[in-house]
Amino acid sequence: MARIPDPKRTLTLRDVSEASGVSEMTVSRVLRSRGDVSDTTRERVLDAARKLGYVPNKIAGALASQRVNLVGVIIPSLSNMVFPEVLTGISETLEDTGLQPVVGVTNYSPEREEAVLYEMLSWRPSGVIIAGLEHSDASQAMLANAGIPIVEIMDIDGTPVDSAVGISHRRAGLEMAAAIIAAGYRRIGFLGTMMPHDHRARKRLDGFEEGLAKAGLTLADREFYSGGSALLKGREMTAAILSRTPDLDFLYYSNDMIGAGGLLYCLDKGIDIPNKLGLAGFNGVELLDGLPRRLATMDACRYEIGRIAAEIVAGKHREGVIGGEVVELTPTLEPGDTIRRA
Amino acid sequence: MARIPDPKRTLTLRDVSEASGVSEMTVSRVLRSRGDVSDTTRERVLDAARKLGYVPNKIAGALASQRVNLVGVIIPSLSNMVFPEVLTGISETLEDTGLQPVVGVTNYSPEREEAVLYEMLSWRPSGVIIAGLEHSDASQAMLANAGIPIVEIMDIDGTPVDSAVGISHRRAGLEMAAAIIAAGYRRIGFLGTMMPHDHRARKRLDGFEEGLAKAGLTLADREFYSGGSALLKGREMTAAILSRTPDLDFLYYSNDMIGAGGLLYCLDKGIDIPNKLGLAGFNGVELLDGLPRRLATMDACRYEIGRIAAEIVAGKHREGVIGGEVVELTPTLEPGDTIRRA
DNA sequence: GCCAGAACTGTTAGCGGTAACATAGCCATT
DNA sequence: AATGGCTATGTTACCGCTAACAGTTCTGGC
Repeated sequence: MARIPDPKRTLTLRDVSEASGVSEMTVSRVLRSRGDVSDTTRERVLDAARKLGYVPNKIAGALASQRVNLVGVIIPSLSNMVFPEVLTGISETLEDTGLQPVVGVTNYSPEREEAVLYEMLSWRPSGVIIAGLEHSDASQAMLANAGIPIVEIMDIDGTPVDSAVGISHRRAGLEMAAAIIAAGYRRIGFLGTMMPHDHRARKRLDGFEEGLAKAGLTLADREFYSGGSALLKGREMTAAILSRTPDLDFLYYSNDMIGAGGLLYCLDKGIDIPNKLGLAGFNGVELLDGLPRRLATMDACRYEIGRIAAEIVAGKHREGVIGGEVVELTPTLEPGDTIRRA
Repeated sequence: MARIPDPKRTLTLRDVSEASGVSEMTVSRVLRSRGDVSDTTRERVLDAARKLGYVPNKIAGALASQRVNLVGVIIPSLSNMVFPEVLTGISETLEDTGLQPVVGVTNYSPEREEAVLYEMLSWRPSGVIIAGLEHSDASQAMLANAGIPIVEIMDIDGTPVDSAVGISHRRAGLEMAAAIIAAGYRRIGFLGTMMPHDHRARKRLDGFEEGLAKAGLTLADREFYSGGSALLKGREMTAAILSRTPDLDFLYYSNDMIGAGGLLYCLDKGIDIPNKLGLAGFNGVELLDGLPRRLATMDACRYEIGRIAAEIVAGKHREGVIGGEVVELTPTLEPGDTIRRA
């Protein structure tokens, strides 16, 4: 009596319905635990479904119910530790909402972002979480007209389409400058990425220079890179900037990875850290814990950003709020061992 | 005459059809570039679509056409550099096939894997790429009955459901043992993760011990960890194993990250690497380039694995093959500076 | 001028589910 | 016995789009 499923055709509700002798609607109800179904029927249906190896077709379900349990998450990169942690926050929070994150990566390209966003919206997700506030006009329009919750994350220096959760990178740069100056450093160099579309890094640098200006200082030198192993690049850039401008007494790196490379380089060369030369990075990556000295950094509240963004999309945050909301998180300076203590 | 789209209702083909004065079918043809449409009509339709900000509904499209341009990719983790590189290989290869990867993460949990797989299959993807050969019975059954190309990646020590692309981790361990013994080391310790479900790490260790046994040796000591910053754990474990068994002359780490931590620790302590103590890791992560010394490692062909897996799913690989195929890649030993040279 | 065939556009019938609304059976009330 | 209110199940009409087929007009060849 046991029916071996035909391997050629994929199963539908009808197959389960026939195998269990009830209507498709009842099967649907059982599989979604919705509505009243008698225990005996439920058992029979579940049995049949299991036996056949039935997997519901969410495409049909979504079309019929006009509900999709997907949340689009659009980020620039996966390779730099920072976004995986945001994703963790999102996933954990979404876990018990029935929502499912779907990730798209843009590689810091506005065109890719537009394409990824278009593709995602064409699946009619319940919400979108997207990194940054800067998007192409077309992307901006799509976000505004999507008719679903949109949360722009990481950054709040700008005008969000709907909601935003993040930190002020301008302010992060500003505060780092203040801390460095307070510690007595004066000849300060900057080392960063050469990515025209990394707006957050740019804003940090802007804020940093503004902070220096307040004290009547300007950047003594700067060095940019693109591509390659960040740790190695950190070494090379540090060597380059120090040979060009030997009297620098502080190096501000746009991220922890190149900062770590710089730190290793300086230790190799026997440079007196933090007395002769101070160092700082940005992000607070876990990696730093294993370094010979703790690099000064500022954490970007990545996990928290993911958590709150997911809450907003899931409608769990501030029930009352109608329109978009902006949540500003405040990063804390972790002085580590590479800035002179007051 | 310009119609502002009603922000409450989402647009359908019918809206574009009405705005451009042609049938829905013609609009559909224009937007998919399928079939013959006159230039003037095409222009009018595209214009209307753009003006309205229409985004096609792939849910409806997929249901009607029974075609979904999605490939499910199931991996255990995003946080350890190794899978992002596989994803890069997959994405780049899929780019010009019209297929789109959708990533699911299992955190090395078979239950999560089962849930993620079920969820993915319910969207009826065109194929599935999944890490590892070990799955729960239910997952195994789902994969076997899905009726789509399945590619199991990273590992080939076992029996694939359909196709497989990867390296032999057993052999990787075996060869590393041979190289270490050939370099004259005899008191060998192992440091690894305490993850019962990381089958590939286990197979490497099995192979490694087998290699030692061939030379009449056994592991002199071993140390396991779980959770936390891998770099820091590498330091701590190294300190622990060396204080417990001070006469070790080689440490084999199950991954590069803890290996790097160990290397930094040894350099801190002024231990003579590679003469008094040799070190080796596994994976060939880019990170290592920036370390003071290059850690010996074995690359896992991650990018290549992603590329080939994607080709198989896309049907671009070995046109003639009917059933599943197994592609074995061979990792190469990179001796770096932490193994004595012959 | 007629016809085959291409080029273009429209019509119809689903794809596999679910919302919304029947319907049927059963029990406790009145 | 009739009424009402459950619970348990079935029926019908779509969701938004596309495959398949059915026109219709436009070509060019003879």
